[in-house]
Amino acid sequence: MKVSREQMAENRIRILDEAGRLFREKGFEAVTVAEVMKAAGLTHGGFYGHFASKDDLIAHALQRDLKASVAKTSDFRAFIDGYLSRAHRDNPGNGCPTAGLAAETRHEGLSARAAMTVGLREQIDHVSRLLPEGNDADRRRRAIGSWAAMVGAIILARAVDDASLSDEVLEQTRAWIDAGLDD
Amino acid sequence: MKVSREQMAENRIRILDEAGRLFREKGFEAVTVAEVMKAAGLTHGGFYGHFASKDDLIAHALQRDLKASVAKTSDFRAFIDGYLSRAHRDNPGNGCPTAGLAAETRHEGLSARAAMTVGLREQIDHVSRLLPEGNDADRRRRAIGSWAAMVGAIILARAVDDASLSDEVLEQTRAWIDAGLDD
DNA sequence: TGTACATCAGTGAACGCGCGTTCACTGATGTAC
DNA sequence: TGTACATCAGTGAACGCGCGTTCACTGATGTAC
Repeated sequence: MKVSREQMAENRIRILDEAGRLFREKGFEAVTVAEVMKAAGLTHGGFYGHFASKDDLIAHALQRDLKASVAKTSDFRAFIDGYLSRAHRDNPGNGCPTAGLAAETRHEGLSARAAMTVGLREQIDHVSRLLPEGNDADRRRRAIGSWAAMVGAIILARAVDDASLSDEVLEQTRAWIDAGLDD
Repeated sequence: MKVSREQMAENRIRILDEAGRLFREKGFEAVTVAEVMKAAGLTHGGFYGHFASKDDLIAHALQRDLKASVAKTSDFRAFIDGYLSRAHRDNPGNGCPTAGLAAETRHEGLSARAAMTVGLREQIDHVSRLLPEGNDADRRRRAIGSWAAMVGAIILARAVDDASLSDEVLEQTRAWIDAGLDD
């Protein structure tokens, strides 16, 4: 059942989108190739016509998701509020791939790590640009520090099974970053 | 080949120690029961005399490691410097279980998540106590914010394959936390 | 424009491997007397 | 204190399952004429 070239390109993108969502939800290892293909409306056998291996899929999906995630907001405070929200914490599948996958990327192949490196660099640059005041070095320091705190807070808030502790981590980290911006 | 009661207790502790080290190095899923038992100098068949399942081992090892990791330092600045060091980044097996495993804990069973909850609460309390100034609410906010930033920074620094970017994340996060403490 | 045919995206059964787990067995421990 | 025996921690082969990957096949696409 051959398929048109446009259809095939669409299929590839759907595979990448579903893979990205599933990876963020469940982690790289817990998601199977068959599961990704099923989510994309295909059968598992066709997978290797699109990607060389599961590792290859991981690298491409991560690259795509990281690029798409470099914040859509242009207001830093709104960005923080959305990032450190319960909605973001509770929906990793639609959320930031760095928060969902950076820790696991350490155990993945070279190309996945390379994608994460590019993604982090772009994210830092983007946050720097959002920051209103200060010289370049100052803005870069605050971009890196606040980004580390945001990613760490979401990871901690998701790891914990006590709702009030989890909420507190989000709220207090937001307050701490806010305070740190006017130093 | 039965073994004395003391020997068995020692074996259990050795299994937990090796499991903790391997989990922090490679993640929960990449470590096999057989690998843990071999590292502890035993064969895999005996594992189920000590633990009900791999999940059970994960929960117990995490609990033990988190308790042991609640900082040995009593000086906050020395604690930050050691935590955000290259040595810590490059030796996850001897490092902080929160930085190594918090993100994966989200995908683990109830008892592992419960252990992480207790561990996070104790870590926040401990960092609060280390902080020199301010009222309780203030110290708690700074403890949570700086802890999120430290954990996030180590995770990002480990995820990236560019040494200078990785170093920069550690250094700038340290500078950002230092600045945030005197606000 | 229409037709014949080569291409090749997708299908689904099958393979091989590794892992968590089980189990019959071994032999040192530790207890009853 | 010494002996006989029940206990049970540890061994290593085996099981079953799921996963990544392969492959012979199908039938729509798209090209050559």
